Amino acid sequence: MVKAQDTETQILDAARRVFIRKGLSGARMQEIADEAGINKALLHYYFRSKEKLFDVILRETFAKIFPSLPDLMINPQLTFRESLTKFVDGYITAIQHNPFLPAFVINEINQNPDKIAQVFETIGFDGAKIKQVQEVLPQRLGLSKEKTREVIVTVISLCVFPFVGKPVLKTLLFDNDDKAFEDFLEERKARVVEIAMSMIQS
Amino acid sequence: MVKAQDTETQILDAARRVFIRKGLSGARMQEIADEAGINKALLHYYFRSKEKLFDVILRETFAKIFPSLPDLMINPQLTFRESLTKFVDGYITAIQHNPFLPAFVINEINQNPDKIAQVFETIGFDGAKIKQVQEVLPQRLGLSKEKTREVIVTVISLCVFPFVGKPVLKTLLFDNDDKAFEDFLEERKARVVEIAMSMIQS
DNA sequence: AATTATTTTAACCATATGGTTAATTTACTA
DNA sequence: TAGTAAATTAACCATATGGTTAAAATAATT
Repeated sequence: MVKAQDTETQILDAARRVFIRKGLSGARMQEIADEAGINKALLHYYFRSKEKLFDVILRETFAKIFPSLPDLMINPQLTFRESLTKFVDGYITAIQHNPFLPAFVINEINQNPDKIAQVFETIGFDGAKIKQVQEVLPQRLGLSKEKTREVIVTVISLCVFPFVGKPVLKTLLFDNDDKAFEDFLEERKARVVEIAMSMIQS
Repeated sequence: MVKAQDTETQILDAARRVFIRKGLSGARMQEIADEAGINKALLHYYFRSKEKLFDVILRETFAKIFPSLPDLMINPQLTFRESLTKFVDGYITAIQHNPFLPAFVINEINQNPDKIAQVFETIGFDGAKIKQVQEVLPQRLGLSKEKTREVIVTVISLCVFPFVGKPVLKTLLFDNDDKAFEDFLEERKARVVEIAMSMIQS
């Protein structure tokens, strides 16, 4: 029979897929068990409850998604344009490989905003680091704190929204042509950088 | 006792609140009944099933959210800048009054993309109208079909994302200060127009 | 090999949940 | 006002669901 380590990984892989596809309330422990190829009771043996298992996935997801922003943005080795290009490119590419992540995060975080604090702390994204970014970034951009926020919100909006709005956008603007939409996302990488840079110069 | 019309309205009001707050899978018929102040069986008396009731709310929500875009954008009485200003302002204001709508729509539509077609048809948002917008708008902007799409996606992204990303943005950039975030959204209205206009000129 | 600890499962359990039904109440009508 | 139709409810029902338990299978230890 399979080793423990493998079983745990199997469970996490299955849980990740199911939770991200269906969300916390939509996911079923039985479905996770089936997809992991194990008995439902084993889920509870490894992770005490649905909530506990979900929390593991949520933290893991946050850890994958969020740290890239500050780590990149305040790297003094690069010009800001280089940082931005790298971030936008890496971010959109990452989501392309995991297109359901944004909708998942948006939904669960709006459903339970109080979880943000603990989840952020778990991934080492504490008050200190947040403050650091809030201070270093305006300096790099030569902009006020307020203007800097506008740039950040703009960049993130432009990177993330197309994915969560995909079904609607595809219908309205792309005649449901998947290929056309993928091409659009690819071109967007450069476009987003331009839009953000133009905000900085003006 | 209350009149039938009122009961139906009571149910729809409650269903709207609960579904938009919790989503389809998170909502409970009992909760809707409680919030409407009636017996659970009455829900099934008026709307045969949870899905049916949900569909009514989803269509209604789409009808409220989507038609504004084409109706405004192709109005020949206004300059494009005026159309845009009116749209962005109206849109953000509308969401401010209903801040959970975007996350709700995003989640349900990603959960069940095949519903888009029927829902769009229900609200008179058919292929013809979509085609009309796709043709008229590029002319108004003097841009290619592709560039026009970029402008539209940008505008919608910038209007909608701050609301669905609010919990995270507030934590990362606004020190969880609600007032600061509301002020930001207010200023954004003008800002979004500027960003979009600058895309058109260049 | 015998014993002990760990992993896995089958069978349950309690409760939640969407939905139904038959009876009761209210509104309408002749 | 009696009688009929519509609205409303209390009590159920079947199933889904998260979770538990005791036994079986496997692995580790002596």
